[in-house]
Formats: sequence, C-alpha cells, structure tokens
Amino acid sequence: MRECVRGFVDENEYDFRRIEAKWAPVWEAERPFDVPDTVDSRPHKYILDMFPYPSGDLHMGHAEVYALGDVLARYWRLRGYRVLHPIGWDSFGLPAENAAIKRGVNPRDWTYDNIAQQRASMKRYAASFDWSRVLHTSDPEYYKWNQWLFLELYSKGLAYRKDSWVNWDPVDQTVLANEQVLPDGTSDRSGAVVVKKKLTQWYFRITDYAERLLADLDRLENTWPAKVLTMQRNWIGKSRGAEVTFTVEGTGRAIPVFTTRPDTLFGATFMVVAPDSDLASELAAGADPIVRQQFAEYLTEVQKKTEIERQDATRTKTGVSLGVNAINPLNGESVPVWVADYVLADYGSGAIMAVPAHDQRDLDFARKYDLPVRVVVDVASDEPNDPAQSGVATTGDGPHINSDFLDGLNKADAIAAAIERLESIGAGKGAITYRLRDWLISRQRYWGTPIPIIHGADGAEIPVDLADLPVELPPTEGLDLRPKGSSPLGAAEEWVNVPDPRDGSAATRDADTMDTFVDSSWYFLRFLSPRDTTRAFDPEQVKAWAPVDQYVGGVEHAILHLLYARFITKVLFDLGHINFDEPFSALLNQGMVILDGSKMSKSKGNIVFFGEELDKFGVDAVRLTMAFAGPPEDDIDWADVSVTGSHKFLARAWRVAHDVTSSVGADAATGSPALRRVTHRFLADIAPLIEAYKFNVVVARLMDVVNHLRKEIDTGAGAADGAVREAAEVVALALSMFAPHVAEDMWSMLGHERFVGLQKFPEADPAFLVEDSVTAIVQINGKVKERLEVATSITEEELSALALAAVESSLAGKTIRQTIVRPPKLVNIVVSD
RNA sequence: GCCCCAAUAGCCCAACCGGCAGAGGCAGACGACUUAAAAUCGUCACAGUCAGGGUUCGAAUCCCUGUUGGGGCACCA
Repeated sequence: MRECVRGFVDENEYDFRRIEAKWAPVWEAERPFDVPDTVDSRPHKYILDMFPYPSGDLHMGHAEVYALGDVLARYWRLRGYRVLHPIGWDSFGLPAENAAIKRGVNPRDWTYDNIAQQRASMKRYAASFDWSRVLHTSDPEYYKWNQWLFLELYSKGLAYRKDSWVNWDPVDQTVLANEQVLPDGTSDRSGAVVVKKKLTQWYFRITDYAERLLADLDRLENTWPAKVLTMQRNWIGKSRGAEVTFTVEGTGRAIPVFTTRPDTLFGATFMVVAPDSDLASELAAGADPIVRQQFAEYLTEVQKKTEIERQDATRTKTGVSLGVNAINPLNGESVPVWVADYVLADYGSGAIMAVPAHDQRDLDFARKYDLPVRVVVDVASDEPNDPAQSGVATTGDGPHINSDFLDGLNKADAIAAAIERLESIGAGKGAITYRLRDWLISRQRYWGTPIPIIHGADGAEIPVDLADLPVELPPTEGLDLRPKGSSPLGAAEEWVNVPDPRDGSAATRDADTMDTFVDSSWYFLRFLSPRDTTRAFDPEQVKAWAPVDQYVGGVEHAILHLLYARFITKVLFDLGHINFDEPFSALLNQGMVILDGSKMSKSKGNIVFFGEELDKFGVDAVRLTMAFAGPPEDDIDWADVSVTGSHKFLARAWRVAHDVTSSVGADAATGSPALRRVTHRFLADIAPLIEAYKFNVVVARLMDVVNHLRKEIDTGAGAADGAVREAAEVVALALSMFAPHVAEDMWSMLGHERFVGLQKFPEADPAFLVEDSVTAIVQINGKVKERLEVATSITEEELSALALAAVESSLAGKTIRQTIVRPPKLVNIVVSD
C-alpha cells in the first residue's frame, strides 16, 4: 500500500513541497551545473545518460536512469572534478509519424510538444544536467552534421547502395536493420512478422570493422557489463575455418564454400546452395527444363516463408537437386549439388559442402533425400558411431579415417594439414567469416534525416555539396505520410526534383531517410560543442572531454546503439577527426522498474506514473528509492520498495540538520570521538562504494550516520557539539547525490552558501579509521568459545597465549592438534579427545 | 539444445583476501510522548545462507552435481 505523504506548511517541519518550491527556481536561475566552453586544469569527467526518445511524458524507467546517472555526476563533482553531464532528445523516429497519421497532427509538433513536457518533468526531477547544451536530433542544426557524417562515410566507400534481400516490416512499411529484427523474426518496433524483400538500399560497411569491433571488446572487459560484451561477441559471430573451392563438372565454374571443418573434406558427399543466391539461379539456368521448373517452384515456395518459419530449426529440411555435380578438390570426387533453404545466401559464400556424418543439419537433409553418409572422424565414444543409423551427427575429436593423408590425425592437426594442402594446390585457404552483416541505414519514412545524395538521370550518385547542407525536410503539407512502401519524400515534388549539380539537367534527391540509430551513434560528440555552426564537433573540446567516462542506460541497447556508436567512433578515428576509438570507457546498465513481478504495460494496466509518484512522495524520495532499492543492475519491483520509507528517512535527516545549534566553523576536534569515527569511516567508504555502483550500500551507510547523529543529539554530546555539526554537514554533502532538494536545504540551514552540489567532500581523517582495540574470537574446532578485547597491534604469540588461557577449562583432557592464530581477530584451536 | 548470471530473515537487500551470518530499510511486536490518534523518539524479535556432496583448522564466500528463477544464443556451415 502506498499512501499519500502530507506535508505541513511549517518552516520547522520537513515539507518536500515547500523545499522543492524553494530551490527549483534558484537552480533554474543560477544554472549551477552548466559548463562553459573554457578549458580548465581540473580533472574532467564526462558522465552521459542515454538520451530519451520523446514518446509522451517520462516514465519510471527514465526516473531510474536519470537518478542513477545523476548520482555519478554529482559524486564526481563532490570529488572536485569538472563534470559534463548533458541531456538532449533522440527526436527523429517512427512513433512521431505514426501518431501524426493516427491523429492528423504534424510529426514535428507532436515531437516538440512531447519534448517540452519531458523537459519540464526532467527539470522537476532536478537532475544536474547542463541545460545549455540541449540538442534535438530532429533539429536541422543537428541533422546537418548527420548528413556530413554520411558523406564522410560515402567518400571513403563506407556508405554504399546495393540490391539485396532485406528485412521488410509490413506494418510500418519500411526496411529494418538485422539488429532491429527480434530473435523470433518480428520487428522490434511494430511487432509485425518480418518478411524478405529484394530492394536497393543504403548500407554502412560495418563488416569492414568486424574484427576491430570484436577485438576491442577485450579493452572494455572490466568496465562494461560482461553480459553486453558477450552479446556483442555473439552478434559479431566470428568463425575460423577455410574457404574451399569446388568446381562444377563440365562447365568448370568455381563454387567457393566456407567451412569450419576443412578436416572433414573427405566426408563431403554433396553440396548445398542457398536457393535465393545468384549462384543458384545461374546453376539452374544451365540445367535441363525439368530441373529449372522444380527450382523455380522451390524458390517461390521458399520466398513465401516468413523469417519465423525459416528460422525454425526443428522443421523438416527441404530442397531440390540442381542436376549438376561438383568436384571435391582434395579427392577429385564428384558430388551432387542441391539447393536448400537451410543454407543462407548472405553468409559465407551462400554455398556449403555437406558432411552429413559430422554436421547435424547435413545429416537431417541426407537422411531425408537418401544421400550417402561417410564417417571420417572416429570419435571413439561408447555411443553408436554410425550417424546414418543413429541419426545423430558426431562432432567430437578423434583420429581421422577414410581421409587419405589426414588419416590418424586429430581434429586440430587435420584442420591445419587440410588447409596447408588446399593452399599448396591453389584450391582454398584458411579463412574467417563473421555473422555480422552490413548496417542497412535507409528507411522509407518521413521523420528522419534526408540522405544527402542526388541521383542523376544517368544513374550517377552525386553527394550534396557541404555548403548546401542541411538538406532540410520539406513541410508535411500535401504529403501523404501513410506507409506505402516508398518514401513520402518522393511525392514532395518541389523538394525531390532538383537540377543536376554537374550540368543543371533534371535530377532527383534520394527520398529515403536515415535510420535513427545513425543520429544516436555520435551525439555524445555533438554535446561537446552543440552550438558550433562550422563543424560537427570542436576538436579542442573533444580533446578536453571525450571519450565518455561513464555511460548509463538500459541493456536493451546492448547490441544496436552501442555497436553502432562503437563503429562510427572507429570510423571517425580512422578519418582523423578524433583521437580515440572506443566511445564509452565505462558502462552501467540499470535494470527495469517493474510492478508485481512483471513489466509495466498499458495493456496490463499495471503502470506506475512518474508524475503521480512525484506528487505523492516528492522528487527526492523517488530518487532516493531508485538508488536504495538494490544493486542498480537489478530490476526494481515498485511493489517491494517503500517510497514512504525513503520519505521518512529524508525527514529524519532534515530534522537533524535543523536541530544543529552550533555555528559554521565549530571545532569538530573537541566533539564526540565516537561520532567522528562514524563520520570519517563513512567518508572513507564513499569512493569505493560509489565507484563499484553500490549506491544502495551508500544510502544504508548514510542512514546509519543519521541514526548515530540523532542519538548523539538527543542523548549524547548534544546539538551544539562540533562533531555533530561535522556529521550533519557530511550527511548534507553525501545526500546531495540522491536527494538534492533536502541536501540543499540542510546545507542552507547549517549556515552555508549555496550550492551543496558544488562543494568538495572533506578528506577522511586516518586517525579515525584505525581502531585501538578489537574483539578477537577464540574458537575450538571452529566453534566460538570466547571473545577477547585485544589491542589491534597484538602479536601472534600474545594472542595465542591469551586465547589458550581464556579457554583453558574447555581444553582439559583434550589434545591440541593445531592452533591457527590470525591476529588480531581470530584464534582457532583444533583439539581431539 | 548450448552458454552466462543469480538464490542470505515474511519482503527489499549487506557481509573485504575463506575467519563471530547483519550495515540499512519495509512489514511486525512492545514502550515513551498524547485525552486519543497521527507524526516523532526508543526497545525487541526473526534466518544459519536453495538442496546434496567435496576441499579446508574454518565455507554464504572456493570446487562438483542438481533444483528454481532470470538473461543471451540457436539452420551462421
């Protein structure tokens, strides 16, 4: 049950409404966290939270990221760093357009109305952003540089157009990148089942960077979540093996195949070509009419399948023979060539050698079409070793058989020997392939960055001159934004028809817009000089701030955004625009805010509304709850946490500061040593805890300090004590990371000038960090028998003697076998009867 | 099917290099204050660490097996 917390309009009571109303306007007027362009000598930290997409108001997920990101930003400020913590909006994208179609509003209006709403909520939430650097990716001032980026890639051959089978979302009526298709074959936006279409589209050559994108993950090993690293490695999907060239019998046409198992070449009993590959069409074209007919029917059937059906590994494999044979380069054997849709056109060369004895997919196919199975690795297991009978392909290691010069070798040696032989006879070589495909970046929708290319009547692609950027979107008036499979921009005749820059003849603009992931792949650089009209980013500012020291956001971007941003960063590095090649030095993925064990959703009706929570409990209590709920990467079940509890704690902390009667500068040295010990231990522990993202533990420790303070004021040293003031000030400083309004008010009540967020943590005094004495425990056979108060400096001999004396009576009649002494805390005496 | 992560009090969570299972909070019980209640202040109780085995003087912590939950990959040759 969450009930409403009521405040009192009384200066002597904690009232979050009064305190919020008091400080928000001051921060708004004085902008304490804006960072000027000037470079200064302090150490820098660039703390970045993933910027939001403006779909309606902020939600509880935003409340979590921006609370946690702000803890880190404020922490580094309190450590004396110069902190850049900017915010903006990822404001191009389909939802704006879909809303526009549904409600007849302009996508621009819809977007900027939402931004205004989110901006107001964000300000209310009091995250310490630099509000002078706000950017929106849908502003021409931003997407001009997005177009510049495109042209940079284009000039280096990294942006290109090709005709290919692409993922098509039949609901949103646009193409999707591979990364935007969920594992179940549906679109990550619309949820529609994705189909394949053959279209001419723009791509970024991310595959050129596959090896570096993979290798450089090692450098992020301890600063990025292991989970994200694994996901990226899987996505890039490196395979080592060999490329082997088979030759079509008769025509001599070469068929290159990629295999991870060149050692099993003697077990290849047929070949399979992807039905939708050019090679298949070519081979079928030369075949007899019956084969041609069968192939054509099969291809039609295959193309009707959805991605879901096609990716179902359990379905029965199908295929047709192409009626031609190919020669195995190692043994000269002639094997039949088939087409089957378990082979993919765009992986490897779109063709495979099939080794049914040692590959389950090939075996399934061989058994269905009665093709031969030849065992070439003797895997020496207890299992029946005949895949043709068992139906289970063997993949283990063992001596090779039926393999001529490979006989007797194990897997690794046979692979090496096979590659060596292939290379010496010119029939192949060692090779590496990647699962990663080029990034499809064109979209057939309106609300995105226009692609700055003009198509000449002769088919030439002419990059728009830099001086003519930005290519601005035309107004929506008169345009039909409804999805129809081609870009709405194509219908904006005045916009699309332009003179050919070469000779003034008729030409047209490219009517597609860019994937919005292009926009977000470099926005962290634009924050460094957001008003610069002469370039995408200022190299001086980049040198001062970049790369991002700490990135904070959801794990849903583990592949998409983070992979693209890494890629673009490497491209910009190679082009000499920046001097680093990984964009985000450290990454924190926060969990989700859920309710009653499940994800919040409109359809389930289990939504906690951001604004309502702030109304009921106050900004500080909500922010504190986000930090205190548990480790940041865990999900927060809003039903399991108590915002009321956070509110009560804040009131308690506030009251403590309110009760302090000493003046600024009161001597802490003469105050309560016990309290000082608590305060300085806390101070010493903040850094390691925050830097390990243990925000929940810091809050717990903060509560502990407040509890001690309360006790000290009520029944100890009293409200005028110097140590009490010291502790209250430390509480205000530390609390400013979580609850800025309360902290600012406490700081002010303690007689200080604003702003608490711009102060520095005092150093912990080492004198309070060491204990003079500790409680040592004495165990017999691991069970605690006695406790001794001993000096921290006690020697092994002294402690041992004290311990033996203390448990003397329990040792009567027993034999001491061993004594383990770990000064100053433990003695374990091992005895037997 | 393969891989990874987790499991500590009724609940959310702490626990350094293997060394007394508890920092903090929620919910609970009791007391003080109050005519009473709320708020506040205080006191108390509650688990032997998912199960089983191993290593060790000593295991929440290391190893193995399993259970449950979460996540990733999965016709990629």
